[in-house]
Amino acid sequence: MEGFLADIHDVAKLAGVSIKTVSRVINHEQGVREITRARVQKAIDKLQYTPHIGARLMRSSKSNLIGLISSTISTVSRDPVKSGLSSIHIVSGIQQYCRKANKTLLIIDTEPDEEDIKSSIDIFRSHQVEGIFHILNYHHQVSPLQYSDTPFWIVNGYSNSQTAAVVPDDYHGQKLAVEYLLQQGHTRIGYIGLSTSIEAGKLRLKGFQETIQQYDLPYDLMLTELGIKNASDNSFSLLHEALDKLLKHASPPTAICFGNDEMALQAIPILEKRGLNIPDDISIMGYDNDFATAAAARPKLTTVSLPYQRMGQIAAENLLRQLQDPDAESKFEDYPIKVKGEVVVRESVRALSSIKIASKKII
Amino acid sequence: MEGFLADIHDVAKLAGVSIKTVSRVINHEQGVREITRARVQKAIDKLQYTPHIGARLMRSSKSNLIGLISSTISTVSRDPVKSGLSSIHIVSGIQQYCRKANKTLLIIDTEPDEEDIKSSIDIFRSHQVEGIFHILNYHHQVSPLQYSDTPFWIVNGYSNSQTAAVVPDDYHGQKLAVEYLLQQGHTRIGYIGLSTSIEAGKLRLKGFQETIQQYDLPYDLMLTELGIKNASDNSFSLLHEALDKLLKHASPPTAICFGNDEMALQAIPILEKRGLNIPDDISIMGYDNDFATAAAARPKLTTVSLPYQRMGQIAAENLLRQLQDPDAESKFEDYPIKVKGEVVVRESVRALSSIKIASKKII
DNA sequence: TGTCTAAATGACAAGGTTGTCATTTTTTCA
DNA sequence: TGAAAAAATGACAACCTTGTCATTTAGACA
Repeated sequence: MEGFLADIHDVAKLAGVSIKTVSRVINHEQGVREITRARVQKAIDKLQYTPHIGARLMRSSKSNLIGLISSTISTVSRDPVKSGLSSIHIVSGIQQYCRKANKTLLIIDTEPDEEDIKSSIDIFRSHQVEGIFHILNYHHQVSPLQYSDTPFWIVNGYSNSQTAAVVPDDYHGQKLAVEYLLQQGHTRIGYIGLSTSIEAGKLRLKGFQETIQQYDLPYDLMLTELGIKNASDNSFSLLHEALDKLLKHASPPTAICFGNDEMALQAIPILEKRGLNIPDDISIMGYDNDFATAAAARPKLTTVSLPYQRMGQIAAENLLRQLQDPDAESKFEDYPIKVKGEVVVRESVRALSSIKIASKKII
Repeated sequence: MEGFLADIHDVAKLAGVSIKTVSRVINHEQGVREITRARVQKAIDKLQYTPHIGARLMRSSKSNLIGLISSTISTVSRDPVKSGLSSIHIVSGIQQYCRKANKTLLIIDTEPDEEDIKSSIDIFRSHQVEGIFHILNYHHQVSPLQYSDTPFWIVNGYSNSQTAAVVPDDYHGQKLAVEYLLQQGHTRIGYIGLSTSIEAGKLRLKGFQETIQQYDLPYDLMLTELGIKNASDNSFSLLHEALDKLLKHASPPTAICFGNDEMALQAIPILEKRGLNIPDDISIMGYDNDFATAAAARPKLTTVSLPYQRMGQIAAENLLRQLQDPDAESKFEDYPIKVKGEVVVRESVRALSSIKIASKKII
């Protein structure tokens, strides 16, 4: 039995049926009597028979393979500290569903470069994948690629309204953050956001602004500082300046929303050096719920979650549905699908119990 | 041209050669005149021909696929905070080499359960992978699995001396940590380690003990506290107790080595609450160089790196070599291969300049 | 130029599966 | 019980490539 691989003929012989019947059994086709099926199955088990993917691929196009393009892993090695490592949660979500559906993930991790992505798609095509996920490291728009008729889903970004895509609802998340602070009694809320050149920055700012307006908070208290692109070392002084402005304001904020957890983390020592205790003197909120950062910070960060895993699940759910019945109308009129996150309460926000909450306007 | 896929016959026809010659060109076989090769290549380009993997698989078993089993992603979703997320750096290292060699990674992320792993191997077998990596979330021993003759490498763990495997050299790393502290003038060094029931705990303790001995540090100053299994919430009180014992010692340590970064991180507030400033009053070292943790801590943690990426690279390098020439003798007499990490200097260790360094014993 | 050798190219089978369609077996119902 | 219908099963081609070995072409040398 050393190195011996049984093929469908061996199974057929052992079971005393034709190869076609064996084929029917392994593909769960109907029209096989239970007694025959059992006999064949027994032979399959005995011979440890596995269908030869190559041969199968030649006849059908059922590869049971789903392609996944990401750049998480490549990025990790270049910038281990930052990087879109958390987008692995997207993969996690996809993974769960694919396993249930007995699909194997073919993962190509590549530079987030259009050429590389195209060649990845080519590789997928040659492996006859049944569907493709394209995972982005951060929420942004990409140019549409023309593919074959293979279902294609972008996760954590979008292309155009025809291209299936799932994104986080950054607008809604920032709104939730403000509403949470309101519930805790804060009415003077500062905002130090991401650059509005990226999607998340734009949407979160909008969510912040509109919520402030909606709740009739005095508009001149909206302390907004932009231009902080990312929480990398070189923008550290920008963060300094922004905090400076906010705190020197005539009536400074009792709470500040930061563009992401990383920024909030960096702000902590700056604030403390000014003698401000968090959350006693000032509350802060992050965004992303970047586990490592948010939980490692002291105090632990109250933040808004980026529903990465859920996004992955939603994309997978839909793609697998498409696979099962390709003609079904899409539920969605246009893309991207927006997925809502939620406030994750930890320690960095204090309740100002003395202050009354502004009544909510009717939208 | 809609949906039309050219096959080798189309190319041959267009180029005016036989299919075999086309086959030679796409497989870079020798024995084709340059002029012929060019003509064929032109036809290939024109028709956007891609060889059909299925058909190719049936004849040659060259799938260009490498299987990778991990449980990183699955684990992430269960325990986002801890989890072996950093083992993704192993994948990163493997990825680099595989891309260079034009191999595509087939990643199956599964529970770290023997049954699941076996079935993953079966899937890989049916896809004709050319080699398999098995990535463990933490350094430990696994029972050997009998596979086909496909090259199989375990990374971050080992099985038996015949099974190819790569592990971090925990013994050496802890030794480096102690030597670094010695260089900084510390001679009273405490140790609060991982449980010795896991490999890393065992080896690091040994590294610590033997180095202490080797440098003739008074043995009764070796303050060792064990039994801290992991830095999860429920062992928090254990960490408290351990620190208590160390600090109440007649001549307390000027530096403490912790079992990992997570533990060191948790120790910081405990130490500070006792009025000890880090590193002015006491120096601390972590282990793992868990980027998020070590860099997010304040002060940033001086630690020892777990050479995950390098381990991945080494495994990949060797597996790919095996693939290229299967008969070559292995360079290694027995496994696992040990890969050394290094001290990563950040902020949590202070130099005690006043104290002379013990002279190094000859080994 | 003709012969011999080496290099280049081609013809054809084989590989393991599924789709099509034919055949056999079982079931249904008069 | 027998004929018709339905269900189960089987025979065989086709899928696209590469390996083997045969044939043709180009090159070397007398």
